[in-house]
Amino acid sequence: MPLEAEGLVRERWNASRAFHADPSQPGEPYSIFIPPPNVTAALHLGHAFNNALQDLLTRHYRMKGANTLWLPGTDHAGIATQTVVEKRLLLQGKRRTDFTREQFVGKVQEWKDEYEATILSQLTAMGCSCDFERTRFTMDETCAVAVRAAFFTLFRDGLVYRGKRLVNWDPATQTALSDDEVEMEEVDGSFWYLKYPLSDGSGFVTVATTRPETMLGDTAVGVNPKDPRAAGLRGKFVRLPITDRLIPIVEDEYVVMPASLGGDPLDPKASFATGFLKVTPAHDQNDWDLGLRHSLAVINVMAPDGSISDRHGWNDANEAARAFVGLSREDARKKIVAWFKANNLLEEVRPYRHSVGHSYRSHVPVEPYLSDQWYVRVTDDRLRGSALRSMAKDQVEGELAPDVRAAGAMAGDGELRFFPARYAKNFQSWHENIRDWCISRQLWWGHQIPVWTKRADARALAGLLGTLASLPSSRAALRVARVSDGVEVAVSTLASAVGEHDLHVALASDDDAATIESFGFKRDPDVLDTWFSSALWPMSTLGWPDPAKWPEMAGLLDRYNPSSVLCTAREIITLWVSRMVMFNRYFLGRLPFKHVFIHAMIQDGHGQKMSKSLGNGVDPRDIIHSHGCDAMRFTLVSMATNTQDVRLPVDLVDPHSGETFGPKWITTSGGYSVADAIQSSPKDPSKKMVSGFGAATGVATPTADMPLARNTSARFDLGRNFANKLWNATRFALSNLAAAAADSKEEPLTLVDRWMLARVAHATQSIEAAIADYEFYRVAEALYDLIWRDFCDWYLESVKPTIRTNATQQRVLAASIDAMLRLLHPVCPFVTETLWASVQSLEAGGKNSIAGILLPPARLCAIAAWPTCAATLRDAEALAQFERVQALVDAIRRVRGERQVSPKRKVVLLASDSVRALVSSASGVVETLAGIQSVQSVPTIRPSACVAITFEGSELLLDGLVDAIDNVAEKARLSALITEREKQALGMRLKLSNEGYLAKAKPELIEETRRKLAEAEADISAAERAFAALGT
RNA sequence: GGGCGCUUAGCUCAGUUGGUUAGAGCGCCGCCUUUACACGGCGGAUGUCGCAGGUUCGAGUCCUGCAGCGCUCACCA
Repeated sequence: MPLEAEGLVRERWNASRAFHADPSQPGEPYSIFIPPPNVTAALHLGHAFNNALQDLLTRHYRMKGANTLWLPGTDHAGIATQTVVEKRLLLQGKRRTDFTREQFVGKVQEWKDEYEATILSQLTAMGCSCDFERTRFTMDETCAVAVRAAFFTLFRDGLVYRGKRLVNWDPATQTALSDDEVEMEEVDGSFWYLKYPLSDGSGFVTVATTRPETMLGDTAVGVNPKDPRAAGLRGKFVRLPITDRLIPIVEDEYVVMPASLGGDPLDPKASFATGFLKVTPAHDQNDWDLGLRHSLAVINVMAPDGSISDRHGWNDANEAARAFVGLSREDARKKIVAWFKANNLLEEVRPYRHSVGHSYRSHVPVEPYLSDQWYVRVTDDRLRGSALRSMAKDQVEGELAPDVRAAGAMAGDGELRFFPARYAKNFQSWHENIRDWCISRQLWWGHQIPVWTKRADARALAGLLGTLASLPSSRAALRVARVSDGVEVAVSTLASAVGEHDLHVALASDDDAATIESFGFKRDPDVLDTWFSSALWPMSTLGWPDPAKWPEMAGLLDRYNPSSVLCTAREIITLWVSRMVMFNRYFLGRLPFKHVFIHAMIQDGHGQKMSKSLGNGVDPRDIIHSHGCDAMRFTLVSMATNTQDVRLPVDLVDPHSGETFGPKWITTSGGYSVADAIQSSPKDPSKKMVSGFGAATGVATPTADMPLARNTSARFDLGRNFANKLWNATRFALSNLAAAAADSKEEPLTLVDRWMLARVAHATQSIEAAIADYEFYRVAEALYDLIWRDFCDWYLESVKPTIRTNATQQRVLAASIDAMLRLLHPVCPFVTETLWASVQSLEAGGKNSIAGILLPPARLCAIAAWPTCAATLRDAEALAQFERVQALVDAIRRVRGERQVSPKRKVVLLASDSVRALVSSASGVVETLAGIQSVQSVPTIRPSACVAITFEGSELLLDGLVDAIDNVAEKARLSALITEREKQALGMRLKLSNEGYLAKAKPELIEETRRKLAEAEADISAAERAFAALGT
């Protein structure tokens, strides 16, 4: 189908507003929120896959009569988008800080506008039946209002707090990174065993470390209380080398004992641990946690650029230690090791290979760095516990912890279900091990945190409280933290507190900002983690918290939240699914969706994830260009299996010649296989083009002479061929109906008619079951079998001689086409909608009316009713009988094929009574399909030029198949047949002589084996008779 | 290291609670330009189901171990 046709169809859909959700209309609500794509780049095939499945669901349930809403939109993707814009500015030699915040945000906004438009046009091109009138962006006013309300509520309820914690710090770009921006890389390092002297001179303890430079910030040495040496060291101190710092020995279960002293031999740490752990709370997450348990001092010995510094929390640096100040992390490590060696305190060095987090932006090792951040207390039962309680009972592994179970019941408990079920475990273990969520980001692009802070002496701040009291609690919420250690204190104790404190004021709206700022409060410059706004997506898009404020959103929130299903990929379970569940339940008291469907990932032909930075992602518009949208969608749906990820071998299309070719592959320094940046035209090597990798990495820039090459993949031929087949078959069928004889008669349904209707009913049921199970490849399979195999190969071919005169058959044909278009529509909306106009004329005249199948007329296929088939339509007898017909036709065709007999050549079939009865019951179908001129009984004297085959244990003869029998070839064919059947018979005889089988297998199964054996034996003897008849 | 998957025809993938001759599409081979479709029709060939054990009358399917691949969480003792 040409591309222009897709455009025409889209125009008809738009004109009818068929996809606009109206909550006041009847119907069970069926809603889906699109996982909003990042505005960092255009969509690739992974998105096309995700959206094809959502559209399939939406269109299916719309046709089933549901009141559907598929809400589209995009995500501002804070870090990612800011980064791409900064990179682009860098090409012009500019930095973010060369602009004001407003100017910079304006530049990001421009980028966002461009890519949002691209993404929405891609969704349209893919035929997505979204309600585009309700398109949202996570920084829209409606979303901003929701973010503000959610933050304020959480802050007021004590679920947001300011914390001094370790973050992933990139010392090169000097910004915090989220966990998913940290890449683990294998690094060859060492274990250094450092001797720390006890302060009483009674000896040493030895610690093992891979980061000796952090010892400058050590504030304790840990030992496991079960360690036999622990008792003797109790209360003792270590004199930390270089710094001379006196640090305690603390006992903590966390410390791993060496295997030699009773440590768990299965714990790899036990093999290289000494049992003594250097504790550096400011530079290691686990040490930080340990430090909290033992109230240890926190000494940060680094500057934000990663160099050793005594100006960021290190106050006791002596002269010896100062020798290291100013050194980079790397240099400090060398010098410290050298110092220990020179002082005879280096016990041992062992090589060690381990993973170290690196910044994906600068590729330097990430530093756990102490800083003040805002956190959501997701460990609170109101969030974490609530999420766990929402899980479907049968999907919970083991039992939920008693404290989680004990909490109060709530709507949606036990109703969240994962498809495939195994992903529930992922969700569960994430929540069981969850840590508080750091939500502040040192960025400019995003929702700015609505907290204003004033730092001052406690008493001075207490004096402000009276003034602030003029702001009602619905508009402002207060929290106080002690500056020295970041610990939060109650507002009421401020008056009696001493020292510097931070008074944080969260405002419900900016209306009070000026007031607050006049008191000297400053707004936090940081923005919220992108997932904070994403977590509110199913609410913010429908007008929460104040739907009355947006007239066009009236009724949406109550009708479409909870939504029906969330469709996404598995890496999103923790990042997004979890947070939506926690927030929706906390703010609205119900689930954001009932089902979570996790689909596979589309990888490139080398098994690599499609990624923007690698440039190995394929633009769906390229595939639409090469194969058409329906072809792309059908193929994607057929790839939606739920066991493994899908590999998609990718080719290039030469822009000079239009030819498809396999590109030249190279291996990047990171070990990835990608299409070389510049490729030569296969027709004319002097002509060049740029690959997606070249464009994405900036290695090559497309020009008029050297254009960007489109991608394609032969995998989509499946869908293209299928759509083409349907197109031709429908046109052929319609032309036959149009040419029907005026005196066509109503006749009883023939076997093949009954069979075709039964197949339609069967396919309808299979498709519904597959969709209910979210097993989409079964949908494609059922459609392929119905349309290509059943309808085209068997039905159409069977009715060719009779269709123009049999009025009943004409109605069966019309009903079949009508039903097939409806069934296929959710997968291939364009071709079905295009063909729909012709089908409508059949509906109008009742020319498709068949008892047992409901196909009410409709203006558009997109809003036509899903077929309803009565149970009587599933004619089991017709199915079984036609299967025999098919087997008979196959058997005759096979011998025709083997003998290479022209299809034009008609033969006479000589057969037993039962076979002749079968042929006659099929009303001419066997004759049509197998090229049979006439059917006769087997004469007592076998005609000389007959070819023999076996069928259901009897011998069939084909007369006139060949001019002369080739005895040698015939004997070879028959003996091959006998050998094959003998082999099968042997297996069955073996089975039936096995006493265990006879004693334990199901009786029906044994009976079946006996029947099959008898048939095989009958076939063998029939073949042997034929063999004998050939003489010598 | 923990968890979850995966390993089936040359390629990309199915294979429901163990059951008889393990499937599909592409590719390959032969025939057919038969009046819907060559993006087609008819026929055909191709599998020690990753490896090694075990349970069972019977294992691609269940169990154990091993190898390889992928994802994910953790990991700077």
